[in-house]
Amino acid sequence: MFPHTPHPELQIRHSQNNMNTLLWFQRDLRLHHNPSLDWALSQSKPVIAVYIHSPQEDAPWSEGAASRWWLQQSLSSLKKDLLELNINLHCIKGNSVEKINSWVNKHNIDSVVWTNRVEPNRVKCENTIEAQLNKQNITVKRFTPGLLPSPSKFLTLSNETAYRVFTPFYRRLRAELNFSDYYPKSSQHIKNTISKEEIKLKDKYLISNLDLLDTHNWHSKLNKYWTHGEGSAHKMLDHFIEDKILNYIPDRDYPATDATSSLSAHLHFGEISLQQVLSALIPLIQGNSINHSVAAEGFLRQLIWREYAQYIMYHFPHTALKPMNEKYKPNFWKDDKEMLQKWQQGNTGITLVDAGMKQLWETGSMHNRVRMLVASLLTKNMGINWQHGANWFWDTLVDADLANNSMGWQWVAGCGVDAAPYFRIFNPDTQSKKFDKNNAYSNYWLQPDRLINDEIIDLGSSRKEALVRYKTQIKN
DNA sequence: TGAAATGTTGGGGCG
DNA sequence: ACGCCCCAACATTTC
Repeated sequence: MFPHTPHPELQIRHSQNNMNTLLWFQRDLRLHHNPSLDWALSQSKPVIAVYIHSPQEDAPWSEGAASRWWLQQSLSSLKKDLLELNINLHCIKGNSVEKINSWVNKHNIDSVVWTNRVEPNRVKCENTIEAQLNKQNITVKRFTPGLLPSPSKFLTLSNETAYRVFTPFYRRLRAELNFSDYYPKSSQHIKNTISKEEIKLKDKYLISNLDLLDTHNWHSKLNKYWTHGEGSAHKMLDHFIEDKILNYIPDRDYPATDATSSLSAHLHFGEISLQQVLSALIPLIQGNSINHSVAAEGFLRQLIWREYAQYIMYHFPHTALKPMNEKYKPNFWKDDKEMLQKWQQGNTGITLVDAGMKQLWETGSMHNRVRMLVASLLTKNMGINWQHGANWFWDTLVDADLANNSMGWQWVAGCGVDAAPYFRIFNPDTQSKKFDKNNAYSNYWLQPDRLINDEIIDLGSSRKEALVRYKTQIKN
């Protein structure tokens, strides 16, 4: 090296003067165990944080009404929490490809970090952004969320293709989980140094600019059912681990009980990470109580279903809009708008189905067993395209998640990965007798003076018709 | 993570 | 005592 050439590292340091790191929040709306945040703060440069709401890019899967309501609350919570670290969260509405590019150029940014998503539109945008940034010699750092190091590298051992069946996927992932990794409930952070840029930016990019809330105020009733943000997510988890998990296995199928974790929306928005939940389960799995360990394993298996849905969405992006099994063309399904509407409004006359649809409308959520049976009624008995059901759930569920939604609906409709066999058709009356014996759930969600309409569909004959339809389809 | 149809078994009533 | 029928309870098969 020539004596007067500065050491390369010094050169870099020098060029970093006045430069900032852009931290792009997506579905990781938390401070603790957030690798992107940790990385950003470790760069010894001021951090500029953004959230970008991109309904156009995400179409037709831009967030539904219930989801936007949750997002609004979750962002306020994050924004407040971030202030403790001297980080302002700037909320921007627009296409992420353009916005990242313009922010990088306007605000002296030389590195960008984010946590990946798996939705096809998002993957496309993220890859475009990365390519653009690489061209401009901007450092790009991306993290993969969840328990899998990388979905692209997790393939079947026999022929190195993506797992299409849950159980082998589950066994492998479960076996490879490293219980000595610990993901802290709370992380120690160094505080951000506020950049000169922040003065220009201050208070211009408010959450309200995102226009997340519908003007007709449907969402206001949701307030009484949910709390948001990282703190709430951990409270829910603690409550589940301490008070509920022992009843999880025996009670989780009974919709009148409060036996499930209710973490789905928190997990979807990344208010809490899957690894943090795993960390809370590990002591139970490894402890002396067989009951605790069985319960924790059972719950973990359900969490791995989430991971599997993400994995499938990554490997088979077309499943957001088309069935995994492409035999099921649009013309396989019936087009019955009237039936669809009665289903949506909970006016089928079938008690447990109507109760579920009311719970959904009222709270933005529905017990999982009831989700399965209302979906079975729509797709199998009514023969209506699963996508109509998926759209309705997408707009009304606070935990709407493209990967889980697409997989779940196709599973029930019998056209997805590892799908329920075509002949598995739920009888909502039988399900009611089994899982809501005393009608505690139905009575809770249905008005006592509700006119008991006749059931709009004959369960027996529609079942038989569905069997014929599917059987014919499989032959062809 | 289903339901219905069909098959099997065994106990009890009864001629 | 025996055979017969009925039927509940459970098991297996089928869609």
